[in-house]
Amino acid sequence: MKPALFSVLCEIKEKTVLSIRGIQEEDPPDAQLMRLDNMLLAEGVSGPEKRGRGAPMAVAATPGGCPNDNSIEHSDYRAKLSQIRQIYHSELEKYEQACSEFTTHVMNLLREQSRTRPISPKEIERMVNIIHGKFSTIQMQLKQSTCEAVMILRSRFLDASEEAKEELAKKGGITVSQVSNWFGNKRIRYKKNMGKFQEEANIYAAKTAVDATNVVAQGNQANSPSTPNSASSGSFKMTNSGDSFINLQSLTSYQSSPVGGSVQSQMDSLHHVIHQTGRYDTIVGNPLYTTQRIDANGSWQDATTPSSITSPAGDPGSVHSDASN
DNA sequence: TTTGATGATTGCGT
DNA sequence: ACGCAATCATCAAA
Repeated sequence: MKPALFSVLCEIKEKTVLSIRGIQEEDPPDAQLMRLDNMLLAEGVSGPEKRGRGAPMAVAATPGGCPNDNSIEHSDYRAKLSQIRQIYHSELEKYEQACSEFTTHVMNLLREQSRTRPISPKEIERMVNIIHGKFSTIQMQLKQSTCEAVMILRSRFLDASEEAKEELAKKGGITVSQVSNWFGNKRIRYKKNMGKFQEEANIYAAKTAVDATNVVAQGNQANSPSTPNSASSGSFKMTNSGDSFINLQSLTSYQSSPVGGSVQSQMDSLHHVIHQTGRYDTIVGNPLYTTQRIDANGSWQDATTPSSITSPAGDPGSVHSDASN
């Protein structure tokens, strides 16, 4: 009965998440980022394109031997997931490009400054590290938003209709109310976990912002007060806006929890860095930095099927945490 | 024994 | 009727 529900809901995750563990694409600076990366990998958003990964989640409603009666929805799900995937990669690329451009910009400014004052390689390195740190944080927001979008999308397709519940109940040999309980518990617990995660992320962001500000403050002491504001250094232009987040949200009509404060602190410290190197006005107001859009929509309002839908979650024998943990 | 995860129940608001 | 949030009971792992 419960194990049956598992096999219906979770079999794929067992094969994927477990095998994915420990295979991060990059070297995650902290556990949260690692979790997000794992989730994105498990959902088939990041990592190599695998046909059939991610999409099977939708098929989970009619698994094994039951060739889809809802193939339309499934292809729809696949299409939307693919859209999310596209947006994610496009945004990620933009961020990386922006990071590299901005780093170059700052390096140029420093080079100019080096004509009027000595600039140590250490100082340059410190600047670059700060910038990269900030962009990493922004990337983390992107990853988080993407994870949430996938969760919502899934919930739309899995939890949207009574038929799906009945199907699940039938397949699992349990009652519809048990399925409802399962989803209900998952929703509330996922939300709670996300809340916790958000808190941690805020603390982390605040801490890095303070660190960066301190570093910059030190740098300012060393800096000449008359920083050359040359035309040649010009203004730093971001090449994109990151507006795709709106698309991500419109995909799922998702409204996430507010975390703007932490992001704002990232921006503030970034501004510090920019200011130190000469100009910051051009970056202010750039859509890329108005990351509040990611999260300025208020609170959760809709069902969010947790990633653990695909993980061993109900079996008393194989209790495990959500992938969102 | 404690802790964490999970399923189920209950009360409340819409 | 439905979903949400709080809570309880149970089980397994630490």
